[in-house]
Amino acid sequence: MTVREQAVTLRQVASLAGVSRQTVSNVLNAPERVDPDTLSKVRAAIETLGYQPSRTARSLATRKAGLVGYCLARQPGHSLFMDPFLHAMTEAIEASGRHLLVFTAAPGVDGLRTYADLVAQRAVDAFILSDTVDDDPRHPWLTDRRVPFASFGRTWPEQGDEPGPWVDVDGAGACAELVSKLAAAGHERIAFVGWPDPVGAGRDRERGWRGECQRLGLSNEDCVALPAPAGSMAGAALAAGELLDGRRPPTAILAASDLLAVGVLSEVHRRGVDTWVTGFDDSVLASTVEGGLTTVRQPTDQIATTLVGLIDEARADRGVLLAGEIVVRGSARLGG
Amino acid sequence: MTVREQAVTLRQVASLAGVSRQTVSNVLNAPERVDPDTLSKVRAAIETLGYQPSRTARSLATRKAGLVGYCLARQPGHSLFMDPFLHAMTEAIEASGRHLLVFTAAPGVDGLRTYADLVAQRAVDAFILSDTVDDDPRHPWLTDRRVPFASFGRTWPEQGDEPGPWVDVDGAGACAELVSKLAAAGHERIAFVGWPDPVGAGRDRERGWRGECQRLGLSNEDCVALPAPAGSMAGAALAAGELLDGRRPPTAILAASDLLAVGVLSEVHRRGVDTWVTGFDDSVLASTVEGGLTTVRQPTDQIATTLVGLIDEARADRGVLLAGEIVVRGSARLGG
DNA sequence: CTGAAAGCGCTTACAG
DNA sequence: CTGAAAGCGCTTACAG
Repeated sequence: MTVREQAVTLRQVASLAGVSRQTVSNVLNAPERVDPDTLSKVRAAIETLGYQPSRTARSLATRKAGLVGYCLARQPGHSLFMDPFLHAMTEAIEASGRHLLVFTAAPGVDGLRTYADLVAQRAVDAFILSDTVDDDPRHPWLTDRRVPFASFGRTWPEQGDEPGPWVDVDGAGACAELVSKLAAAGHERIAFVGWPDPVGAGRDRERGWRGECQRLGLSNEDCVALPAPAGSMAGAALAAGELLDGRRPPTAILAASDLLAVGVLSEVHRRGVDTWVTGFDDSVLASTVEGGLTTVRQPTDQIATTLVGLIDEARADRGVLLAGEIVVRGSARLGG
Repeated sequence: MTVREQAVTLRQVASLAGVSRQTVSNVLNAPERVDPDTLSKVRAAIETLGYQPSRTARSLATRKAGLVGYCLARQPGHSLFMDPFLHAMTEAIEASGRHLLVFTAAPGVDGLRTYADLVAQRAVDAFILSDTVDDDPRHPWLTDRRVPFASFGRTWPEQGDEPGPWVDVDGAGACAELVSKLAAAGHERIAFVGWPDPVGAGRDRERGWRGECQRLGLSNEDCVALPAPAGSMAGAALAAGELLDGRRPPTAILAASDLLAVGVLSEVHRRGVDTWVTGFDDSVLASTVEGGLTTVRQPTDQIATTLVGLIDEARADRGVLLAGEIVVRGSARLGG
């Protein structure tokens, strides 16, 4: 184990400045109630020594870890959106004077054990939740124990309200808007390729698509939804093939994610048809694809800062729905 | 601020078990030197109370934060590989009884400030470094201050040895192997598409490609390297176009990353030629691309556990070079 | 405005 | 094998 030089402590600052340790602490935590002269004297000492209070000592005294926990989900491909989100989340937490502690946990109820340990050890003050699932067990568990948290994504409970504060992007709204613009561009047969057994967000997006198709009076036969087997790109290509083989092939296909959209697009390219395709997330894939993928950007920074704000509020019943932003590229040349 | 129920402390365990607090501490930290009867008595108390020691209190006493710092780089697309790496890293750190604290920092020398703060506040015991650049300032800075760290990636110093322990994947070796297999499959004109102003890893990969081409006696004119403008997919497609427009177009193209490979591949598809293409990283993109992308998998878990091991060792002069694994898919049907 | 006292919840030698 | 003492480096009321 490497030897580290002794760190500077409050005691040394006090002795250098010729004041008590308590006064140094006041300079740090309540400068308004210390004499201006003392203040500058102490601050000079802090400066020369390069003093910074020990996080752990402070934590022990204040009973706040200064850390927020965030569980990394293991979902390949999925990282496409979550990595930028994590970055934004980290910055937002830092802006609040805390740091983010990341951890891994088993999926579902088993994973609660990890949350319980973190709470029991007082390793974190709160949690940020993402990758929420329907009736996610974490939310009520944390609420019951009065552990502060904020969720990115709703849990779509069978009954009752969302258990705890949440932020989400209005997937239904964004997909409805896509349909509306597609229709304005002359499309009448608009299909949807989603996940098999769609989770909350997937269902929400599909709901928005279907709702707008109906509102516009498009025929049900012309607006069909198909799941992409395995939720994979290849699966999406298969689904697209099936749609295009139909008697009334769609002229536009909404995909529930960029990854699925790329699968759909590859099938469209293969056939050389002019079907318009849209994705969701504005991940690297969207700019990666030949011609570019029209997609929905999630306001990452805004999501992150809103989440951090919700953590610190007493009210556990707040939910914030943010709008997604349609980003137009080559795969669907949507107008204003 | 939400009210949290009072956590269980060592004191309560001691009183329930009818022993001193010190003995409870011994049960936790040196069970071998406590009487078996006392042991089970105390353990029973721990069990009933669901006691877990406070991380901060323990940290203060042991002078170890129990946290390892890791800086999230902001590089779009790049997340393709780094997200799985972060997950593996988190698990490896957890296996060692610590947690990962993630943070953001300005690039280059300015970012050192953030490292300095974390050290001054004793918020972390060590750092894991990634996204290393040539002559990365962080490594010597940490070494000088005797802050333990381990680096994923070399810093390729102008002179002297690597400053501090590192783990890296042998990019040169993997690319040489690709060339060798390509040649065995009959290819004689093997080009390379890399980054403009390649960083250490990019140069390393290119070096491996060139070395093997020369070793096999392939003509220099047939083995040309071209940078992808902007390091983008579109840039890679341009570079591929230029290569294919040459008088002696390559029959195989190595790309320095999956992202570049996808760009190359799109151009190859567009022209309908049968040029073989390989990537690097085995990211989601590799399975995303039509037909699949032949690429090099980095042994993520092994990298992570090796890094954690290096953190805890006193010797600062160790380096570990791991082999990449060639994953064959449709874009280059390489044999055994 | 400033300092002496107590305490946050542990661990680390050190007596017994 | 077990416990009393001291200490980790802060903050929080509370006197003065």
